[in-house]
Amino acid sequence: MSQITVTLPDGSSREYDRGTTVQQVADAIGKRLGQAAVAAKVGGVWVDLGHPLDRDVDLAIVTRNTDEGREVLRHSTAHVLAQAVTRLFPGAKYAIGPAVADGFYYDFELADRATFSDSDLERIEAEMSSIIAADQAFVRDEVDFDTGRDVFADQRFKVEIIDKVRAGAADADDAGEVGADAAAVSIYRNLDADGAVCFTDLCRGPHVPSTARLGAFKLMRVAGAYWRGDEKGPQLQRIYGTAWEDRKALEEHLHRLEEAERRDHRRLGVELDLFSFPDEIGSGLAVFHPKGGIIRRVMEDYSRERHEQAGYEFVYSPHITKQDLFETSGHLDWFADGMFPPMELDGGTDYYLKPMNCPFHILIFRSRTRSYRELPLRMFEFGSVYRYEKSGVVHGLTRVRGMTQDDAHIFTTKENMGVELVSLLDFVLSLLADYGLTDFYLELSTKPDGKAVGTDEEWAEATEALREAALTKDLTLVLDEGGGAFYGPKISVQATDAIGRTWQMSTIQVDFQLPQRFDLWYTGADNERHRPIMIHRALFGSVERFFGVLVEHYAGAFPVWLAPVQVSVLPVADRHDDYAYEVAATLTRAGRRVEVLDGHAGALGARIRRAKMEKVPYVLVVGDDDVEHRTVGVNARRSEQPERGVALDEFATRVDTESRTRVSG
RNA sequence: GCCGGAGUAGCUCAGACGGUAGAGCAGCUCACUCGUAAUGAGCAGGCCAGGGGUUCAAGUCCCCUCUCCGGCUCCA
Repeated sequence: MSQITVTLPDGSSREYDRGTTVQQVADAIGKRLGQAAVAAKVGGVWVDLGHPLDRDVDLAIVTRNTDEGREVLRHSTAHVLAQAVTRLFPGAKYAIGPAVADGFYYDFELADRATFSDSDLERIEAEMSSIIAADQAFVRDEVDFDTGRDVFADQRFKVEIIDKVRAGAADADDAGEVGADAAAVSIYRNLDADGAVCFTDLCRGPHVPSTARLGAFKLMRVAGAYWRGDEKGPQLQRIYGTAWEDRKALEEHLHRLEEAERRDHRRLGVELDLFSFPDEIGSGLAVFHPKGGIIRRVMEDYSRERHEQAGYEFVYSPHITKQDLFETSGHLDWFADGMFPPMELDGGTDYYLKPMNCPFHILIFRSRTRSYRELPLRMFEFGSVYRYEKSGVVHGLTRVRGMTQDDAHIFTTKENMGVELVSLLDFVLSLLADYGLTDFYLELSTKPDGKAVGTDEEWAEATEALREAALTKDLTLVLDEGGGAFYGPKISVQATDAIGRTWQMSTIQVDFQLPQRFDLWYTGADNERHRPIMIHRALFGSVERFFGVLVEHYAGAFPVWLAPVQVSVLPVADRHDDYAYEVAATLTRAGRRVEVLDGHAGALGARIRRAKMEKVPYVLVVGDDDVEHRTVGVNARRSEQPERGVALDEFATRVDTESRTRVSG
């Protein structure tokens, strides 16, 4: 028998008999590797562990405790889920079941339009456990299209996928199931100990060799989902689960979820008394309470300051306007679904709540003739807009029906557009960093399919200008095909928060359309009329969303400059009250936000606890020694150990510096 | 908008079978005067989301609406 050479990722190579399987190689390298293996890559191509090696190859064995290994575990666990559901729910059709971040899901259509309820999850989990205990083998096979159709004769979704692949119309989802370039479809069967087929799925693989090799899993929730994501298509029942290499990793994941829940801005909003959504007002419409109001005001004040320095001029516009304005702008043609219905006034004139600020700023531009000398003209407004979001999408402060955008429109010459975009991106990233967000990537959204105004050439030019600006930054740029607004492409800045979630923050859009629709022009140096272009941009996106993101990013523990209460002063006993109020007055004069918690709020320990729970950055305890020496005891939020005997002046200076430099955390 | 779940005191939650609502924390009062994460006692607090129905009787059962939660679709 001839030998083949297997080269491993570390560059070492080994000789094996031709026909040796990947599993055998793994076992030969080490017993533990053999057990930890879930799949492998041969020359970069995924294979199962049972794959025989018939020539010299580069081999990477994928183990269960890596991202790729977990993906295999999750995908294989999804198959077990589907098998369990088909066992428990006769007639169930299974659609697709991929691995996703941290887990997997599988979509089903149940007989008689039945639905899953939460209590079904336990039964299904138990069934899955018994399947795993039965140690079923995963066995790959390739069949031609007609055979595939026969195999899945009673599975309409699988048949649809096969037909689509055959017609060469497979999209990414289908490719995940069968491999887009396959002349045949690949299927996986689960076989029990007797070799009987328990379950068959259309699937590209790879999979673990048998269910015994799966790790720890948990079904998380049931949800509705549309077949192929089409809201006009059939609605399927989706089950989400999570799966990990072992029980410990699963527990850690569940713990992380609890952590995320603890910093949920909706929860902290109540606990810290920042904002609320009274039912009496309506869904998606927030009120900010005094403490949230302080944070918001400080956020906005600093933004104004920075905008002023960056050459923006401040404008104001009303919340409602006559219909004609949004007809000219195109909003009623393209954005009507997102607008509140009109109110009829003045004997038949329809007025609309504004969903965007741009037409108003345009009218300001057009209020008189403009010279090239005025450009770029940057108009800024904290503009409140109202959008009729569908009832199911409203979500805390991050998706609301009434919001305030830190909106600006830059009117500039086409020639200057590139320069302006680059400096704008610098401005955006620098401002976000001051609020504590420093981890970004960029997304470029292009012309939406069918829902856009303007020619392809104009779109291409605008898109290219954005791309070029984006490329000057040392950041990842991802493409969002068809994700632009109806009037132009956009770059959005996606920020990653303290626990790794990404949020869409700033958007920058180039617009050739609205200047045309409103017939904007300026007089050039050549004394001719020229069309300006517009850049729409919002840095926070919406103040509400940005607020919500910051709450979660800081887990409610705002840095000093944003904290609603920066310092709590706690007199040890009644006889220290006068001094405590004097300390508070001194700090207040120095610009601090201070509260005094005296004996009415309970014993000293209880008051400290209370201030800590409210995440106040500095708790000052003052007693006899402090009165005598004009000092304070400093219990900083970030430190374990309180300091005693700090001079009041010194403390005031320290906090003032921290506040002015906007130290994060 | 669609699928699933839920709405009881400011917050977190109890309330088998239908018999008319309870706790902890927060709040208020009093006592305590305390040196770094919960002093004690007392008081007050609810149209059980809203509306309709079944019933002698509804927080509990049925229907509708609203709101929230988890997803899908959409999006700042």
